Amino acid sequence: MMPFQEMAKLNKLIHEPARLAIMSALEACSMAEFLFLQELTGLTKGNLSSHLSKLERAEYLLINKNYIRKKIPQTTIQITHEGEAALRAYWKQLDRIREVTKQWQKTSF
Amino acid sequence: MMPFQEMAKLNKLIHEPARLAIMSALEACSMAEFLFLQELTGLTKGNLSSHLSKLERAEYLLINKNYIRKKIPQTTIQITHEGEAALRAYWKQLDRIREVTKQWQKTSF
DNA sequence: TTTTTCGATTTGATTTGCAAACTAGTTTAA
DNA sequence: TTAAACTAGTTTGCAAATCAAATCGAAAAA
Repeated sequence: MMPFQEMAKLNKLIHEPARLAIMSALEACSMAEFLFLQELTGLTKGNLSSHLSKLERAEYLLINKNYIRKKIPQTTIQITHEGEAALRAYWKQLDRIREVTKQWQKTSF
Repeated sequence: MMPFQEMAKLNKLIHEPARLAIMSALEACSMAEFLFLQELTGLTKGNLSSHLSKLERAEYLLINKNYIRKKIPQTTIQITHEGEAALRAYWKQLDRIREVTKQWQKTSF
């Protein structure tokens, strides 16, 4: 397939900037609390919450709601193996597309 | 700024997959006809048309409507210097963020 | 003449992404 | 003790974005 066609069809669940940031942060941390993740990404709580839900639905993340002294909620988030694999695959695909694009430029005219 | 915060704030005009494909194709071609660009990117005419309009509004592209024998429309599209600069800046920023993210992983825990 | 094709643009439905409003509980202050 | 303010997150409402289908104006074919 033409590299530009592949580019136009990138995995949007991961490609979206806020979610790419979340996934990258979680890959580095392997586990993080909600508020820490908010600090890392600079997202509002609302947006962080809804992006996390989407990633959870895709089984890229595992979200765990704990309560400190049974009272204060504390949510911890982990990236799953599937999530890590998807992130790696995303970068790999992007790199490959860029490489092919360069080649294409030289050989096709 | 934290790399993840930068990631969450990438230039969305260029970041969108369809437009990234268009911009990349045009950087390789420097000039292309509408239908050729459609073939390269695999987009429908409708989507190609509307994405081109957005990129034109941002002055990343120059769109020229010619008529063959005064009748058949033939639209040619060129990337502007501003567009090329924006695309280069986009990749550069993305590469930098990825690099910093790797560093961050090693040094912050 | 009508019908189909060609090169696009516009329209309309759906989906997103964001911020503001809200929830459920806790701590502080009066 | 009761109200105000804070904490940790979720839900809601809506503008903007995306995508495919419908449309457009002209030309060629039947």
